[in-house]
Amino acid sequence: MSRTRANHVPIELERFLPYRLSLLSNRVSQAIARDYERRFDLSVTEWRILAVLARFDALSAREVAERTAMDKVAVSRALMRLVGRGLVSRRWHGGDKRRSVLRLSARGWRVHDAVAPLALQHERDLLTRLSVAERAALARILDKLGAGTFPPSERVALRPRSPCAPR
Amino acid sequence: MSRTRANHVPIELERFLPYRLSLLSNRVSQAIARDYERRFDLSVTEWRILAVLARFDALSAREVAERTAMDKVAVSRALMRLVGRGLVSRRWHGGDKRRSVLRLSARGWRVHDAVAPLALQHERDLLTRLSVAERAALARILDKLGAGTFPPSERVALRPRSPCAPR
DNA sequence: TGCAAATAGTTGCATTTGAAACGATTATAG
DNA sequence: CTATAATCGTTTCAAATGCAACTATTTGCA
Repeated sequence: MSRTRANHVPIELERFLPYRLSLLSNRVSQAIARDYERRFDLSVTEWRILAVLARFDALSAREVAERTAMDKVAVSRALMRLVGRGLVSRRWHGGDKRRSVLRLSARGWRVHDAVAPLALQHERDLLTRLSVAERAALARILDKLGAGTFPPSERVALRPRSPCAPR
Repeated sequence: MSRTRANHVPIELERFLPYRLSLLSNRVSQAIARDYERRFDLSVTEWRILAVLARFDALSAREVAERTAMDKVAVSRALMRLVGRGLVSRRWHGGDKRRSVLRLSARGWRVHDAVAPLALQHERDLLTRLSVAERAALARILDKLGAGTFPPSERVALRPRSPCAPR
């Protein structure tokens, strides 16, 4: 009602969880990304695709989008670059000509193997600021906050698999 | 070396902290943003500016950018809309004609007072998934991970203030 | 004082991003 | 079997974003 600030309850942005998460996430991601963007000419999107293809072989573009929680358009465009640079090989599924079958090429593996330790080191650097108990708490908290809102399909098949090769 | 996947150690993206933070942050922010974007035609950037002006009166555009950790260009453009819609009043500092003096207008306060409870409710919904101990741990963890990388100027003056009015 | 450097805010431009639409293919209902 | 709907990946186009350049003003130093 009143125009004087005393009568309002302003949000304390710096304590507001969504805001803090956003800050932390951006800062952490960018710190790591700067490294491999310069040294390997990889965007965050592209690196995530490499990472998920290193873990799960022969995914389709849609599956990559699901597992990385990225837009299918972003995935399509990133794949165009990755395939063009020869880091990812793309075939088409014999039984369903709509689906692509994506794999890391030898060059893709080399880039992955160079970037992965770098990314993991960054993560370790972060986590060393926390006590062992806090690290465990963080993992549990992320589980609790992360599960439930995520697309249910994501929960079903998180194991590596060797799907039928394109015939 | 080898081309077979057995000889590599793929990153487990779904356990990788920067990735998980990114997912969680995006999901949380978007969930809240959808609400007030539709109902009040406010972008995240614009809402953050309203929030920080509700908390700290008569900031300059640069100070808003600092406190929201956003780009000064983004702030400038968001302010153009907010001032245009009459949610924020902009004067110029008497002693320094470069600086703007930004305040929430009566309309701006009304929008803030409508959005703030909505945002806080979303935060509460999130936090109810956690135990009391976990909530405390999360706050501590965010403090530890957040401090240190942040611009040091940010640490000095986080208390509300009543700066000298434009003369 | 006078002039170079610094600061506040805006604008221009090129890149990135996302939503809807699209063509091609496959699944499903009748 | 046919037609309708659903799926996969790409394209298109408009909006958001970020960087550098720019104007106007102020600061600092010789």
